Amino acid sequence: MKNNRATIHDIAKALNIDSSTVSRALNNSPRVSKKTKQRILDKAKEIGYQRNVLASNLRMQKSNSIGVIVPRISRHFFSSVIAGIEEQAYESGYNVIICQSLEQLAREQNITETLLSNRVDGVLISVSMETENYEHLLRLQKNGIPFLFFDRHYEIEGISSVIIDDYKGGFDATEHLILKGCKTIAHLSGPQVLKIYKNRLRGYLDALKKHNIKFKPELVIYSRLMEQDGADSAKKILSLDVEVDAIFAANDISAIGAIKYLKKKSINIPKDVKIVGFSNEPISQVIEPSLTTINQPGFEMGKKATEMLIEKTMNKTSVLDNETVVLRPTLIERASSE
Amino acid sequence: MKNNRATIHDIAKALNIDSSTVSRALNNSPRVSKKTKQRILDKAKEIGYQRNVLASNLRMQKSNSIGVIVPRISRHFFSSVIAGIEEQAYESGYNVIICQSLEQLAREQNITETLLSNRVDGVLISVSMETENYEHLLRLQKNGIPFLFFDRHYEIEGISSVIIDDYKGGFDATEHLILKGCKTIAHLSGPQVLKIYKNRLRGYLDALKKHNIKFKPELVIYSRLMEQDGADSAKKILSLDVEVDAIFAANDISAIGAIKYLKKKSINIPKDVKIVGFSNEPISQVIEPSLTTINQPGFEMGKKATEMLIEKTMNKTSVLDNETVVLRPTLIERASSE
DNA sequence: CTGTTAGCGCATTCAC
DNA sequence: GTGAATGCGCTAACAG
Repeated sequence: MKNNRATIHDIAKALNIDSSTVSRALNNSPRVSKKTKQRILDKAKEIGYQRNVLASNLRMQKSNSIGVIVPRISRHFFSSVIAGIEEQAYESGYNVIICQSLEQLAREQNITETLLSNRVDGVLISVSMETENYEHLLRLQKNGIPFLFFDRHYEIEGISSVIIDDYKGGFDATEHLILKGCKTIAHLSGPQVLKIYKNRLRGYLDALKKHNIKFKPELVIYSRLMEQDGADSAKKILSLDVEVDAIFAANDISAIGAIKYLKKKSINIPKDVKIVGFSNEPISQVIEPSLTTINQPGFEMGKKATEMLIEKTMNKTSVLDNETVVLRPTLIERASSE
Repeated sequence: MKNNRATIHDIAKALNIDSSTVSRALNNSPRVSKKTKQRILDKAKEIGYQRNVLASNLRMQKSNSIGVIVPRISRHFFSSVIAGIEEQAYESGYNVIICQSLEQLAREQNITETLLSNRVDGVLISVSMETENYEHLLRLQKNGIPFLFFDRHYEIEGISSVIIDDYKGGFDATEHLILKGCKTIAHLSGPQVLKIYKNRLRGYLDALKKHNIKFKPELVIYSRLMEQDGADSAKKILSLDVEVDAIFAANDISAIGAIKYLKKKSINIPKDVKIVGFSNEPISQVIEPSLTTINQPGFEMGKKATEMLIEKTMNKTSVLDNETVVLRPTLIERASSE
């Protein structure tokens, strides 16, 4: 099939004017008379003209799209963030290219190159659990492509982030359990290279300290927080000498794994063990009617991050800022079903 | 910041050869000697060359990307499909542009135009609930852009689809409830313009017929199947003269809405009312340990659809096929917690 | 095997 | 206000 789509030349020829005038008119330049502008617009509609964004992009040296790198799309938190990103980008006329690292550093590096080649105007990223160095991200910076972290971030000079107040979330979750009367609270934590897990752990520790509960290192179990890890951690917890009466899980997936395991062992949740997980809607709402969760505002995060990125893209002057926006998680307590 | 990225001309100049040779080498053409190819590759790496995909795209008249239109990314079913799409596209070197219709026809039309302007090589779409005509989709076809339905589809001559066997799902769900001893089974259905809801309803009806249960029209409640609709439907069900002992919900969100409402009314699930919903992991796994669900293979659907689309894009000859791939849903019964 | 030439479609500078 | 000319960076005939 031939590519016979109309170009600005076609409409110029039909009107006996130059294509440059057509181009100007289509871009609503003030330097075209109202009359010709109207003629051009009419003709364009008549012959079904459509701007060739590819050509425009080449000429403008920008793709009018932003790249998004997330560990995994099907994680509800990330898909919520993406929904927010898409919403904001759509309003500003940007396309969004979504990529998944699948928690693999190699893939993340690969994706970064692809996005570079595609001349995206900016990148939003939540790093993989494997990501321990960020040279590939600095390559973006070197090429003048602004990027922004959301959720899982590093502190890099000159790079902004939109994050959740993880410390507060960890603190609130733990204190909530303490106020419920729990004494021995285990914590499922993630790779400590990621600030989010470090901060949630800090919150946990400080809440214990505030309430004069002695910290027992064996109660903190580190893993990659996949569902199986949650189950494994629950198993490990059961094998401890001390009797654990609550768990604070640093994400929802591991909480689910733990819950399933405990249920299989006929351990009553939340009667015997209370659980709080970082999570967001709708899983957390229904997983356990009585399950308290630390809700992460994913959609808002996506919108905010995109807004900041686009502003940066437009307004290249302020590239070297270092703004960290902290969104507040909320503790959501469900009606107990006991 | 200037755009000083290296081009093929830069590396041609440095090596005193022509840029076309460089282009060929970079595309691994067999018509370049091994030696020069190596020299070029080395030089390219040395000066940090990166193909300008924008220029390449313009020249090739294709964007090397496929557009995806879904009602809403944050719905787990769709994010699973997208994960599958992304996976397959990534392997084939395609980019994926994700767009959400948010169940609005106007937005869907708008998106279609954008994708057209972006010269995507193909489109995968699951239509919105509002979509009653598909002229905008035919525009794709007219412009030689192949598209493919997944899940929510229409039957259009020459257009392929990848769908779930909804009839079977509806039948299995209903029969399952009947075999559990339920006599009065309500059904939450969606807009009948969508085949998927029609087919699920047909399955429901046929299962009733097979087991000699008289169909009561008032037991089928039509809505847009949002969470609130589920709650409203549950309320309506409770107000009926007949006593309903089971619900078959045509999607998971409405099932959740119904469950929440019933719980608030202290109605025991699944003891008093049994519920089966079309759904997929992980919500369905945990929402009610005893809840049976009709599992939809989202990831596989995404992979399959993308595979078919890409094949179509490559192999333009067979554009006018009309292949419908039907994936089988599985009924997943959880251990009862009664 | 390599060079020459000629665009892809658009936006912009410079004339007038 | 409009036209002419130029090039973004790459690829693909066509020669040799």
